[in-house]
Formats: sequence, structure tokens, C-alpha cells
Amino acid sequence: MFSKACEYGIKATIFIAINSSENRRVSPKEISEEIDSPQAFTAKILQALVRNNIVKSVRGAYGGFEIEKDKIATTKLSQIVYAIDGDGIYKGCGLGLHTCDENHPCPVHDKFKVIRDELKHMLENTSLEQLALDIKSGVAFLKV
Amino acid sequence: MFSKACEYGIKATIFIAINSSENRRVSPKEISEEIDSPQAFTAKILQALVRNNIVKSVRGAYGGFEIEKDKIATTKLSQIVYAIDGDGIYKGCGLGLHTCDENHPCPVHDKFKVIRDELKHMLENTSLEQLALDIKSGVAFLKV
DNA sequence: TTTATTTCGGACAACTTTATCCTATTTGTA
DNA sequence: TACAAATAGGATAAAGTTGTCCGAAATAAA
Ligand code: FES
Ligand code: FES
Repeated sequence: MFSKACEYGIKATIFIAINSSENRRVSPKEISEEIDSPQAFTAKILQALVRNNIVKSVRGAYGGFEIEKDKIATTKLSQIVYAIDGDGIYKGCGLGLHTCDENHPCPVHDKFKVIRDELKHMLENTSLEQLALDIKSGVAFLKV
Repeated sequence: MFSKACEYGIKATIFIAINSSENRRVSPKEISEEIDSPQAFTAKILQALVRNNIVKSVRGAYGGFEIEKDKIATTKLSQIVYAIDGDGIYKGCGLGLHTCDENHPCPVHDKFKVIRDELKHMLENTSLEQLALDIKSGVAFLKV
């Protein structure tokens, strides 16, 4: 469904959000330990998230990654997915036709579109805050 | 969503179904031309479909690939996907946790499960026959 | 201003998926 | 039986994704 990079990116962003809500910056090392991901690869993904203005990085001593507090509620899952995997999952044809086109549909188009749109809707309506709360309250987990 | 191999597999199977319903066997060459896929790679995927008893192959002169007529109505999309991509798409965790477990869910579990189950339901309730009919009647297409 | 700390970014390595090529095997027909 | 036509399958290559390494650049504190 999502690429590994995207999975790591989502989990990393949630972990950063949790810590930012408590005014703590976190390092790629902490992040990769908490989300059980390869450190250097995770660092690369974090760079992409920074470039896409989803998380903020602060270099140098006492630096790390953080998310501005007001962004925790407004940032949606869809933005993270888009930043890393692009929009193929929302727009692409389920059978790999060059474009998904109502006027030239593949045989699964009608049925596939329903699910794809629902996924899109879900991603666009799920905020970082919601996800972070479930981790904080211990009802959801980022690893194992 | 699906691998390239799976996309080709689905389209190939639909094309074989159309031809089998008219008592024609088809070759990997014809198939790859009609579904716009690399021939040798498509042939490999066809082997997998044969091993999984989804299509039948007949070697030698006048051979080719076919699907027994009664199977065209009973074969479901889910069987093709399972044969090529396995069950990760039905069972796997959206964020890549080792297993998707209600008792140890990832933060997107509740929302993701709904969509994943709907996808599963769609695949399990879409028959080859339905898909083939849309191609035959010209309302859906296998390439471009 | 120097030093320690930390992210950034490029190069590269490993692995997986996609794709190609060539030969072996099977089978129908002359 | 010999031949031609067709799928099966192994070896290999190309491309994409995932993962590692290391030095450069930035920043805060001493
Ligand atoms: S054309 Fe294939 S999903 Fe729309
Ligand atoms: S645990 Fe992640 S989808 Fe169920």
C-alpha cells in the first residue's frame, strides 16, 4: 500500500508530534529507536519531510526535529503520504493504465475508484493530533 | 497498490477469459500485445497463474493459455491477487508493523482496517466474468 | 573563537522487483 | 519418427527501493 519510506515517515512524524506537544526535540537516533526503523534511512526521510514543511529541523547543539504546536492539529496524514509517495495512490489506475480516466476506464475502475476515494478521504481527514493521542493514551503503538 | 506483476496478471487473465469464452487459446505474445506488457515477464506471470490453477496452459502445437468456461464465472479477482501478491494487502498492517493485531494496533489501524476490508470484499466479489463483459461490450479497456 | 553537537547531502551498497534471453521440454501433425 | 510450434524454466541484466557511510554545514555553549 504505502512504501516503507512512507510508513517510516508517518510513524516518525507521529513520534515527533508527541514530543513536540511536550516541548521536546528529538533526534533521528531516538526516532528510529522508537519506531523501529533504520536510522540513516529514516534521517533521509526526515529531510524530505522538512523540505515539504511538515516537520521543522533545528541544526546544531540542542537541535533536533520538532513540529510547531498548531500544526499538530492541522497536519493531515494525506500531506505526509503525498510528500513521500506522491499522489499515485489517490489518482492512479488500479491496473496501471497510464492515467485513470472515466472516459477510458480499466475493467476495475468503477469498483476501485470507490475504495481509492475512501482511502483519500480517510487520509485527508485524519490529523496528526488524533494519531498522537492514541499513542499517548496507550491504545496504539508505533512498533512491535 | 498492486505490484506490476499483479496488474499484468489481472489483465492477462481477463484477456484469456474473453478468448476462452469464444473457444480461442492465446499465446503470451498476443496477451502482452493486448494488455501492453513485456512479453517474457508476462510469460513468467502466466506460469504462476498456471501453478495456482487459475489459468490452464496447453503446450505444443496449437497450444496456448485458456480458462475453463465454468471457471470464468467462479474465479474471483481475489484469487489472482493472492496468487501473485499474497495476502499482505488483506492482512498486513498499513504502517508495516509485523502483524496487524487488534490487541496491539498501530495508530491508523481502526481507520485503515475499514478500507482494507472493503478492498478485500470488492476483490472477493468481483468475478472474471464481470470484468470480461465490460471489455467485450467496449465500456472498459485493457490498455492505453 | 573554538569546540561539541547535530542536521544535510552526496556517494555508494544491498536487496527487490521488473524485464530479457536462451535452452529444454512437451505435443500435434506430416 | 522427424519436425514444427508452443509453454516451462533457469540464468542474467536493468531499474527501483531500501539502507549505510562519511564529510560538510550550521548552531549553541564554553
Ligand atoms: S482507469 Fe483503472 S482505476 Fe480508473
Ligand atoms: S495494526 Fe496497523 S493496520 Fe492493524
